[in-house]
Amino acid sequence: METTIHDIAKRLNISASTVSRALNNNPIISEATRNRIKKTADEMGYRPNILAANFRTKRTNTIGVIVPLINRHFFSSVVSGIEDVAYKNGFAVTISQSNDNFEKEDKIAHTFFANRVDGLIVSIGMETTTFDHLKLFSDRNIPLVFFDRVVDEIEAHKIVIDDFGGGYLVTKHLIEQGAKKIAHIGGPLNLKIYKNRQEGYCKALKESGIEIDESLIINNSLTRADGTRAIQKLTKNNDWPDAIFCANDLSALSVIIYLQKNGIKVPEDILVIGFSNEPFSELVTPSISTVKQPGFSMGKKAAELIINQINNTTGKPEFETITMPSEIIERSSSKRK
Amino acid sequence: METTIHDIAKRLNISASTVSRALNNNPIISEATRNRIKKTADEMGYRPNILAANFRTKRTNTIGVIVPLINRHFFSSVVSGIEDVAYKNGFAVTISQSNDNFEKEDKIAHTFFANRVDGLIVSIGMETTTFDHLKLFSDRNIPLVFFDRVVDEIEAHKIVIDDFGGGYLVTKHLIEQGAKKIAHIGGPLNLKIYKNRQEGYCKALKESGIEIDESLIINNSLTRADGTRAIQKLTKNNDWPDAIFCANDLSALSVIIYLQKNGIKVPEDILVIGFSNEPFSELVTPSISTVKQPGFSMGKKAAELIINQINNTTGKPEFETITMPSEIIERSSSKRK
DNA sequence: TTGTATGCGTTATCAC
DNA sequence: GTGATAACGCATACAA
Repeated sequence: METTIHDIAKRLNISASTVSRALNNNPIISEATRNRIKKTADEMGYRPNILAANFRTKRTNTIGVIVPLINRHFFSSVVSGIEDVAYKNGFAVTISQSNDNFEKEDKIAHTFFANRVDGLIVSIGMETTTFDHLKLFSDRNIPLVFFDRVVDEIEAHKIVIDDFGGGYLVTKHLIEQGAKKIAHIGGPLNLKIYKNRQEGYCKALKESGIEIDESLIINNSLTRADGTRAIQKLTKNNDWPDAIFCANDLSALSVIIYLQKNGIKVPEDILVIGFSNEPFSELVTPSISTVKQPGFSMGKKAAELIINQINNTTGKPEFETITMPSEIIERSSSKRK
Repeated sequence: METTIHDIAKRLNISASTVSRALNNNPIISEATRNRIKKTADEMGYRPNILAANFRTKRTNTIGVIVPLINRHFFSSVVSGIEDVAYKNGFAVTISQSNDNFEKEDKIAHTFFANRVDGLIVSIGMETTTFDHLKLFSDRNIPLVFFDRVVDEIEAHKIVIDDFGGGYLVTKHLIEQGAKKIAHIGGPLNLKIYKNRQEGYCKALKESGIEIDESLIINNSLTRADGTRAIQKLTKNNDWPDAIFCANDLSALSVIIYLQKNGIKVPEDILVIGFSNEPFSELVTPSISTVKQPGFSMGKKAAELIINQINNTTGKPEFETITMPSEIIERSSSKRK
């Protein structure tokens, strides 16, 4: 049998409410009695029944996090940043991965909602084009923060990186290296990050007077298989591009592997650049140029925003969209020797 | 205001208990009334208050998972396996990472305990040498399943791979490739997995009549920096090993990078082999030979075991230790041409 | 500063 | 099959 505040109260001949207040450090209780109570609580091995407290207060001190893949360096960095801030502020964090699958994302969101998380931090999956499962939260003013893959249709705090700037810089860099015919393997355009990266690419081309060639742009889900299919398509008619900007590192890798297998040298024959700075991009040969995203900082910021929102229930917050700088990392795969 | 079972009851002029039973598919309720109740529950937008139900039943339908690092391919595979089975069985999964930090692990365990997870699946951190935070669970018969990094001192289901066999096979393989002076960079020996890998290494050496040279064995935390330090130490006195068995892929990688920087060729001059089959091990040059661990299956099995335990409260279960086969993957880094 | 009384929404025990 | 009632452990409005 677990000891309750009533047991402690009985032992000390005081009321349960005093015990409750003392244990919650309510300043209205005198220090003397508070200490007395805490001491006997300790002695009796008291452990608060959080389930009861949560039920009573309708709060869980829990932040839900939905990410597409826990296994991607960028996302796990964000998660670490969130955890860092959350734990310091007395919040637990519960993480689930959608696997870029809409059904799973929907299910997780409903589970989190049913379990009354105090707030939700989310980066949506590639298949996500409807948002009822997220409006569940915003409609009831449950704090909601988006990062990276955000949703325009919902008002909330949003934390993104400068994808447009990243795409622009990367393409500019390829042009500076002498590339004239630059292909782009992009992600699904329902996700704004990929749209922005692509628009940055287009802007850089236009600025340099290079016409945009739609046949050089392929949008897919950026898996390894997708990357291979894309490069096959791009090189089909022997009208080869001289550089490829891939919207993530994984497809950049698969492109490089495919090219190498077919006797084409990177970067000598074709320049390649990725996005996100996955750890492997530094390790492979050639090392892959890419764009660095400040995942850990984004996570910290996301947690700060949501905790503020949870604690300040007074009035609607002014939602802000925070854009973090992205930074190009020039490695071997994009540099003419 | 959320609608409750009482609201539904009032609307239908029946009792709340009937509503409760109907919504929980209690077979004692006639199908007619059940349907009637479910229909109006739908109409009224009823959402069960899980917090109240959890409080009442002392169950949360939640499984806690503690892993050292969410970011390691092996661990995230296990997590995916756990989620797969858990969701299918109506359990939510809440994941936290210890970062191989004891304090954090301790805190997470206490948080999970306080939040009354129905069961805990855990792989302990490198610093973990005391287990009170886990006995919290076993002492109160809260289902507990260890995987990979298990704890001998606590009786529970355990799922491991054949680390001994892996270490043995790997070393054997190096010997077959002609290695005579084989170093070992191992993990902390308080973790049985590393002890077993090391013992497999020793067994293979002995079998081949090679004497064990303590100066060729270095134990550390297997980070990238540790790997570099270890190889520096091993090559200090110009008395070089001709092969190195690293207890994980990351230290194998840092060893290879260090050697390459110093003009020593892998595998021509020194053979290197890792452990765990991290994705990058296939991608780097030379590709790293390693040992494959069936993470996803382990996760599924762990979830199955814990769910069985949660549902069968009758009597103490017979705890089993399941050993999954490990499989050597021969790539370039360990093969004499 | 402390005590009393009440209720959160559900499930479980009993009675009918 | 269904209903009345109590209880889970805590936090809080109100009274003292």
